[in-house]
Amino acid sequence: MALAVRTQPAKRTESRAKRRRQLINATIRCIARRGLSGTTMGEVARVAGLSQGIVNLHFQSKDNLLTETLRFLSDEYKALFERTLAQSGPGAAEKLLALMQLDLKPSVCDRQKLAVWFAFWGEAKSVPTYQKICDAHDREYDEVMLKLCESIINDGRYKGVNAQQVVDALSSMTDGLWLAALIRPKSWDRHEAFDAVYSYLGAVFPRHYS
Amino acid sequence: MALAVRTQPAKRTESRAKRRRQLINATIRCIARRGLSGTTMGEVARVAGLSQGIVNLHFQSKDNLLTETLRFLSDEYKALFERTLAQSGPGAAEKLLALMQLDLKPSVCDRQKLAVWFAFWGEAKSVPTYQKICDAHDREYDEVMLKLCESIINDGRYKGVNAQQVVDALSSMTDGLWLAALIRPKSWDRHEAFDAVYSYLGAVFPRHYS
DNA sequence: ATAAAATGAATGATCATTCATTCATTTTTC
DNA sequence: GAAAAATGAATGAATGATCATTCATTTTAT
Repeated sequence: MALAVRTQPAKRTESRAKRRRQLINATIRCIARRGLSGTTMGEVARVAGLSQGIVNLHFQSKDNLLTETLRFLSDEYKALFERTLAQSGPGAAEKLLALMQLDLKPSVCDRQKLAVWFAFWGEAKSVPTYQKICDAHDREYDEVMLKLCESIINDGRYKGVNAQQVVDALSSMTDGLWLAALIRPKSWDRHEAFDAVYSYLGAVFPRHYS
Repeated sequence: MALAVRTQPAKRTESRAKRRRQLINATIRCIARRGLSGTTMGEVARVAGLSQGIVNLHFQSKDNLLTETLRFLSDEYKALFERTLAQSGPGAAEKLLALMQLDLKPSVCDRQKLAVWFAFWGEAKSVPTYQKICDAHDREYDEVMLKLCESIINDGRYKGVNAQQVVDALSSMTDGLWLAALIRPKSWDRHEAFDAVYSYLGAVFPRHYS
């Protein structure tokens, strides 16, 4: 990932939306590289190839830039999530599996992207806005997962299987696998991670996953 | 959690070890409250009820203070882990369960403490020292878990159960449950978290957990 | 008296924000 | 169509606040 590589002179002015997007992308890159502590407005500007003033022009403050960056991440994920649901097979089991696969997909479970997620989670307790955005994000995700699990339980007549528990276990597992990918990149393996998730699905819903 | 409440005048001088410990505790409190970005040497000194200079005297630099703080957390957890192993029943299944319970125990799975763990994880990619400490920590934990799982698999003659997979699933699950406790404190429930873990154990090792 | 712990102000660096100025584009006037 | 005026994007230096580190001095323990 080369920072601030510019192969040709950029247009000096650009639409507001494009500029904001450019600055958010630069922010993501800076956070991924330097963490939240090391992310400065100066560095965001440098990575974006723009001036420091324009960051403030578009986002008013550093706090707002970071908040908007987190919102962007959340919205981006949401779009992927919805597309995954729309494009997967019609059954609840297929959709659930597709969502698990989404979380471990190279473009989502990418170490740069994970570093950014964890950077915001790391500040969630001290910055209530981040916590709210993350909470809302999780909640949406979980509701869909819950419906899918309930559907599978009904379909497969699984007794003693609690849908909420399965959702808690699955979503925790993927978050934890993300952490492992971040902390232990050398020993982490995408397929093994998927196998761990799949083996859970197989254990809980043997008639749907085996 | 009252910061810097002093009910009586502290001794002006104190042993080196006690001072360092005091400063590390103050650091943990600051990180829990303000995050890593908001943790300053000035605030650590204030919370410890000491001068700014003494923080540098004992730790040389902010970076070193934070690194030592992470090491302290890791060592503290390790001591608890070993004590839990020593005090649990003799069987692998009992020990594994005890370790799962340790992770969800109020004194360990405490939102202040979690905030600090996540703060360091959030900077793991940008601060290689943090990553190394966390990686080593995880590795030790996982080795013990692996042996316990292998033992249970042998004892219960579980076919098609892969010990490494179970370890990956369990440790990810607890990390993810920690994240949920941090992001969603209002809806998070310790017993439900444990139930999710226990149901996984029951699904994978039905002859040992039910 | 000496050595070590501890203080807290000074220091220089860094940072987020501001703002005077420049630049590019659009609109208006002729 | 061309030139001038208006508008808004963009620049980057200035500014004041904040911060980590340093160090001269004070305090404490032996």
